Amino acid sequence: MSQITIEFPDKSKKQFSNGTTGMEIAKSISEGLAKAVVAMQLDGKLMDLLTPIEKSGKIKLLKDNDTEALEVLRHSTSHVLAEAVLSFYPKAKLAIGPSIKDGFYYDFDVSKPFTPEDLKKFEKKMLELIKKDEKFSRKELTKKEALKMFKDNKYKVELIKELPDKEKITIYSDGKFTDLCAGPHVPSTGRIKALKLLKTAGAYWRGNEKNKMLQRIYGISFPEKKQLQNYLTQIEEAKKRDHVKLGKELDLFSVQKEAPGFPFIHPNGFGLWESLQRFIVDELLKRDYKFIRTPLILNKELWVKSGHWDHYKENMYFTKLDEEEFAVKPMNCPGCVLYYNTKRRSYRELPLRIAELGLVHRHERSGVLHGTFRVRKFTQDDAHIFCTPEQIESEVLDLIELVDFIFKAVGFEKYTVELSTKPEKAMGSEKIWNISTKALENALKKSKLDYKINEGDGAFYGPKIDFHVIDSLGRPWQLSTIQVDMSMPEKLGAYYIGEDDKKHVPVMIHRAIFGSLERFIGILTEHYAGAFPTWLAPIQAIILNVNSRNEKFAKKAKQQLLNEGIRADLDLRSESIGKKVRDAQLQKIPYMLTVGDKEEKSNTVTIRNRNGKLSKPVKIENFVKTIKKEIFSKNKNLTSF
RNA sequence: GCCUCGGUGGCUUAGUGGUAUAGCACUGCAUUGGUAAUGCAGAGGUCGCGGGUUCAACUCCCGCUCGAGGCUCCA
Repeated sequence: MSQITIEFPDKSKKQFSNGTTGMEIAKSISEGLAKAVVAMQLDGKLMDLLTPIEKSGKIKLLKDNDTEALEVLRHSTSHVLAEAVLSFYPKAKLAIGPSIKDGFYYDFDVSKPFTPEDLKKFEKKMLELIKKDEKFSRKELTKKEALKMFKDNKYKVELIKELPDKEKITIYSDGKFTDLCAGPHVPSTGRIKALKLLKTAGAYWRGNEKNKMLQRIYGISFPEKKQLQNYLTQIEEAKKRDHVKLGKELDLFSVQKEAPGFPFIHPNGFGLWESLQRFIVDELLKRDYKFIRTPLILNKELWVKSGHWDHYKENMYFTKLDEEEFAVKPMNCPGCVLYYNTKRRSYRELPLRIAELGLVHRHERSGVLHGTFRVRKFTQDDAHIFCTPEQIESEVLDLIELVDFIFKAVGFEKYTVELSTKPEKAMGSEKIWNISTKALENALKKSKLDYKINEGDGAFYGPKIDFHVIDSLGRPWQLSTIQVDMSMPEKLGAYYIGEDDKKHVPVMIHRAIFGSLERFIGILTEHYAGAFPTWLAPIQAIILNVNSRNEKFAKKAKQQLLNEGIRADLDLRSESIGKKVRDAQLQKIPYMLTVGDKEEKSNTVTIRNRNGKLSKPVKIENFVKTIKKEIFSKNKNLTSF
């Protein structure tokens, strides 16, 4: 028998006979390792420990908590789920059951949807199966054999038929259950120490709405019980921060049945909105942007010329005015180009940076709406930069720095960056796409940021860079985007006169930093769990009077704060001071200023901050001075007076 | 759009084939207080909308509407 050479991560090498398995290798090192190992990587490819190794290579044995090992564990759990479901519903047809980012799922074709009671039964059964610690075994079949074996299951047959004729098809068994599967799997079901079935949902076969809808069960599993506990706690924490819930509790916004998907921003939401808006406007003006306002409704012809009619009309709202067709703008760019075209432009004006806080309307399908995250009307902090192809790189580099600055100011320290390239449904020549993609890449390299490439994920008019912030629970949110567009200016007849006294088409860079103000407010709400830093807080300070004798003084104090531009409120109710503090605390107001007889006499306030820190009486002017400094510096920590 | 689940005063919610429960919020009265809930009283609901079954529907059935989660991760 021939020999193969296996290299370990520490670079040591060892000879084994051809066809040896990962489990045998693990055992050859130690029994302890053999017990802990879940799967392995051979030259970077994930494999289980049962597959014969038929070539030399680098091996990495994966233990419980390696990310890759978790995937294997969860995929194996999906098999256990399938086995449990079949024990109650023998006629259920299995579709697919992969591991996903947070757990796993399995799709079933059953006559009736599963009930919550079903899930409980399945979970109980799964725990029994795990206790049996059944070994997973692997078998190779030819395509013909596989088709015969799964002839009663049209989903598996469809999958098998799509595989190349010569491909080795594998099946995996644990106990009496066998499934078509590429693997890999954990050595035995006992490796799954904790699991939970989370929810059921309808899901189309292969994600295509023309196909039959199957019943999907989502679940999660871990190699340790404690990890499941932590995971469930984190779900609870995320629920508490849900911006729809907090939006109601803090009275930030509402969505009403008269306007599905069109949120109302309430006074508290506006406080937050206005701070963000003022911040972004100030910063852009410093960077030589000019602001414009363009109409919401524009003639259909414009959208035909811009290409939106061809690529986007199913998401647009239309209306007829004086026998002419108009569209409500789903994007700000064509309007911005119309502004650009109002004058003859010289190369000396470029780069020309035009910003608009533009309200756009997009007809999203009813099932995808969610709070202020996914809506039908929203305000983009949009800007379009008209420049020459040579200027793209430096403009994009400036933008990358701007995005970094803004993210850190609002409290997002961590973010990821992605470059998206030409999609299938695209406009413009190959050459144009290459030039613009290259410019984005160069800027990213100069910025020294790590980035990932998403092939085919660009906009229909050009490639783009996307930024995803990571919030306080570690969840990613796509916010900023920088898109190069070498098509639309030409379509809409934009040009500038070059040094050569000839007409040239400018490049247009579309960019947004918050993306949508509505959505951004939602994300910030979840990030801060509603306890915003003072500069963003909807109400920055509330005055609480101790008794009715102090009413006049309290009103005067509130007016003093309002005069200084501080968002102040007043609670004059005939309630105890404890009650007023409690209510202000639940509203997560940064500063509570108590005024009683003592304070009135000395023209002071007693300050309690949201963290419970209580001060000695402080002159109102001193409070104003300090809080204004805190707001101006966008400090994330509250002051203890 | 499709699948599952849901809609009970402003909010959170109990409940049943015989027009409904509580807390918070609101209003009034008393209390004039010192940093996370003062007490008493009152008012407030066509039980999402429309239709059907029934002597009787908030409850059962059908349609609609609004909301939540999922429909992207590939044997």
